[in-house]
Amino acid sequence: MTPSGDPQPHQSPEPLSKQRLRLWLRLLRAHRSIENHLREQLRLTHSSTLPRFDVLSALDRNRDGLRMSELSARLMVSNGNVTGIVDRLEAEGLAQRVSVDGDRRAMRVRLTEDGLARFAEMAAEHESWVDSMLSTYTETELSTLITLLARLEEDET
Amino acid sequence: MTPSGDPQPHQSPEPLSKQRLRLWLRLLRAHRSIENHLREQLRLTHSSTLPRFDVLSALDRNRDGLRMSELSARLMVSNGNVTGIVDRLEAEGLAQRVSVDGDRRAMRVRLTEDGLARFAEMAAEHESWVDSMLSTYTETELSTLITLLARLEEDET
DNA sequence: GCCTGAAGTTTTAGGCTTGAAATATCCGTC
DNA sequence: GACGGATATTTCAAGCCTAAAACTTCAGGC
Repeated sequence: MTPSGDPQPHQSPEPLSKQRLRLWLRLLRAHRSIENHLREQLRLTHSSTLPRFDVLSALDRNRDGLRMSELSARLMVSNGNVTGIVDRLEAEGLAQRVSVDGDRRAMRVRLTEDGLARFAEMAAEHESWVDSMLSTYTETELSTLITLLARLEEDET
Repeated sequence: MTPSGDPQPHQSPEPLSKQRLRLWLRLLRAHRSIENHLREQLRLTHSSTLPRFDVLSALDRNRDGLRMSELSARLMVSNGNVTGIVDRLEAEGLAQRVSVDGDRRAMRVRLTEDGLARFAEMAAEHESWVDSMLSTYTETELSTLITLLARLEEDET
């Protein structure tokens, strides 16, 4: 597999870019594997979806509500996307839109009482699913991974 | 933030499960950030999409073709999903379905000449985009991340 | 007050994705 | 060689997602 007769033995036989590509593929597969499992659990035990859970989670961390645009920025998805998910959460009675005084363009989205309770149930199970899927790592390894992955966000322009 | 007056100082003040949850969130954000950027580049420079690229990539690594079900397993997506993407790739002339002799249920998907050439162009740029997005890591850090993330796949039941 | 560009949100068209149902074929058993 | 369960793929309905266009409102400059 490795090209034979490397003329410069002090250099890695494999360029860094290949290694970076490999990391991206690993990241992709790790993400997909975990996400698929969480999606299934959420569907089976709560008849819900990951995007809805993500929105509820953001709202739970911001009890006084978030604007639509803040929501889409936090979740790193498009504005139009959030519109649809919040529509469904409102239809389910888990979230509500309230107008922002001083700016009639904007909307603040908040959890309802039901949404708060419902999310608490889901979040507890969600945490245990993640817990068991990532149980292979020691505390040190977790720290390493978190620190290294965090660097990707710092670098953002 | 940390609960004050920890009665058992030998224990970590934060349960491992919280740390695991944090890792999952980091992974999620890292993935989304990279994916969003790749999607944009692919759209702007090749008028294509990530799912199509992923299928082409799998086919490029398997020149004699893959069955629909092998394709969906490799990409970790549903069967029905692959059907639609391959439909579009066929319409674009980049892939083709050929029948498998000995089994009239199955289909083998292959790259066309055009698909092969087209993918080669895309792949070169794709690699350079990934290269620059992951340039923050040293060779050692890359190895660490790859090794640790690979463990998630080994553990799969 | 009125214009003009910017900001917040929704709408739209098209593609991606899933889970479940439908189709077609295979294969072992009788 | 007919039956019946398993396998490979497609179809379907519903939801997710994006980029771009459309709408509404805001904020300054005149």
